[in-house]
Amino acid sequence: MARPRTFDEDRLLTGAMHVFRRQGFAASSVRDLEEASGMTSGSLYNSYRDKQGLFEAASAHYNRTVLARRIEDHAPEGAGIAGLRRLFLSLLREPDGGSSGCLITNSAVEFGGKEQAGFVTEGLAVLRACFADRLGGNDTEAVGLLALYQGILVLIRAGYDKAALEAMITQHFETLEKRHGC
Amino acid sequence: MARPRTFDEDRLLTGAMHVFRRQGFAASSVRDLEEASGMTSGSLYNSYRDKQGLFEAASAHYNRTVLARRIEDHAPEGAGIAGLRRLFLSLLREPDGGSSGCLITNSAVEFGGKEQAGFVTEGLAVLRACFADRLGGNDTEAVGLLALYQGILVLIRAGYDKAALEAMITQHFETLEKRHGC
DNA sequence: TGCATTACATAATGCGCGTTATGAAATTAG
DNA sequence: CTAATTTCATAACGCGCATTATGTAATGCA
Repeated sequence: MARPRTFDEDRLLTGAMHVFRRQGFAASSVRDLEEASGMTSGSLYNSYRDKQGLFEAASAHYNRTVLARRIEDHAPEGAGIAGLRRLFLSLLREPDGGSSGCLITNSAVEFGGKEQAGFVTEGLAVLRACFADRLGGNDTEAVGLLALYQGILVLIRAGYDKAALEAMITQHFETLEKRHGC
Repeated sequence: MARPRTFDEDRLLTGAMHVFRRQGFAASSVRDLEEASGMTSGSLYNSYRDKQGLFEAASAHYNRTVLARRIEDHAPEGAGIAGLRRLFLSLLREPDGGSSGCLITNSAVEFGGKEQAGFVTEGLAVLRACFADRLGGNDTEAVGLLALYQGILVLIRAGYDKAALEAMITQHFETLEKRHGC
């Protein structure tokens, strides 16, 4: 019917996602997004209506790829508490030192107070469900792990001492496994 | 010597602090700060050099008043683990529902990746030291509480279910006290 | 081969931002 | 009373922002 698209949407969304993770929504200019996505602003607006629309697409992309993949890689179904420990420790081993943080955490804070974007509540629900399942169904404990997870991401983004965090995670899961052992 | 100041610096800093807490640094315009502080931009720039300078003053004010007062009110020296529980539960009882969040947490996320502002690392250190002391010196456990604390603030700001958080906190400190009991 | 339609690039627009310049008001020192 | 100095209000400035308008390239359909 018409001219076909030539750009790689996956690359585009991945680039935009990185910008939003690093800088947040408000501090990311459309120029930044042009450079990171390799696309001109006209096309961005043609495809995603506006900056907000691009953000929504990029954040859905985050949930689909980064979040889901991290769970699948470290704590898939049946991995139990050992999987959760791997998941938590993996946060310390991010390529850039984890300074980009988690788009869910970052957005929860940036848009806090307002009605939250869907992908935030959705991502939090996915994590909570994962934790509850791997813990054997203890939902209250899952909420505790969810909070701990978010807090670790905050501290990592703040440049907090990684060794201290690693020791804390290790000890936390040790006592967690001990408690679930008896 | 010259014309004396007529404005109440405490009110000014408190107003600016609220704006920064609610909206973050980037999303807070100088106009917002004028309205909240009851001061015109000319005076703001005269007294605090620029927006960044006002932010630094407001965040120092936060550490001095909000943070220090919260610790003193709920978990002063000698209050032990029971005091820490009160401190954590107090986060759920903030006037505005806690949607403004904590300026330390919010700034750690917003400026993540860059060198952190002094008041962030300082505030985190104050909390960690408080936790370690009230726990009886267990530093690794203090880091765990620090992360939990930050994560709770993230979830509150995200509008997370308060009942679930309260149940989680209660249970968490129950097992914590039990462990420190034997 | 046009015609309609969509993709994409370039350029322009208007607005709100942080910041600065200017001037008046208020105070003290001499 | 005057000069010096600092406070504070008003107004203006320039810049970068998100967004829109315009034009051109590429495809399928008639």
